[in-house]
Amino acid sequence: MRSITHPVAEQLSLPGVLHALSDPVRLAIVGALRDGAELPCGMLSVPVSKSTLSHHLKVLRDAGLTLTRVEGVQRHVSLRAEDVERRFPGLLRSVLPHSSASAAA
Amino acid sequence: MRSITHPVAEQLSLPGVLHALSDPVRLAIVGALRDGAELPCGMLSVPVSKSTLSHHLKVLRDAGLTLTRVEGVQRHVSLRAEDVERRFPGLLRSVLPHSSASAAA
DNA sequence: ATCCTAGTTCGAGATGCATCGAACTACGGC
DNA sequence: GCCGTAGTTCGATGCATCTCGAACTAGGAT
Repeated sequence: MRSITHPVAEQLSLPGVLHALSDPVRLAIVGALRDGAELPCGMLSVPVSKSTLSHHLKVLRDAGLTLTRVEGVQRHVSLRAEDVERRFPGLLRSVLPHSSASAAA
Repeated sequence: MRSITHPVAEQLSLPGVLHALSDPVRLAIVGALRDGAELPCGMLSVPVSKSTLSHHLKVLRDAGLTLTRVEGVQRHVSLRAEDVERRFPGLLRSVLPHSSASAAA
């Protein structure tokens, strides 16, 4: 297993972030992580196989939207709400309407 | 040439809109249309061929982001800022930061 | 050591997308 | 009618993406 890498906030590109958010599965994942929730991959209830979920989480991570933290045998995923808000103010809020999007944190 | 159709505001899907916005060329087009500008296709200075531009405009139109109005021999394109704002409040503003995005119109 | 659980990586298949040039349509002017 | 301009549609090409199952890795429990 290769080490997990995250782009720095300044590297986030708007097309990249929008593309990452343009898939229903990934949008559901981001929705499950609103309000600062941190969940292990397995707690994300999306209707895809384990390998597909792993792929989507990599896309979100590479786009700079999520942070993956290793804890024992599992990986905890959370939204990089602050970084995204700093780069693209208001974006998370507009994409996750029924939530504070933790953007003010 | 088939007749030009536009989806009604209620049909706009968030993944669809985000996907339409996730291409740099289309993002540039939307940027050129901010603040209520209405331009003929040819006035959009993007570095792609005519057929590719036509394709991108169709993607934006089908996603519900733009309105195409026929006037003589040319097609005038404009942002459906009000409709998008009603469906996804704040989205245009966050994607077109250096502009009012005409969303309050 | 053995096993289980959690998740990643590796092909592979099917689909979608961006791009182009060429052919086409439609309107306006001469 | 004839031509030019504006834009669309039609393949075709090459690349990206979504999806899966199978094989793999790594940590924890027994």
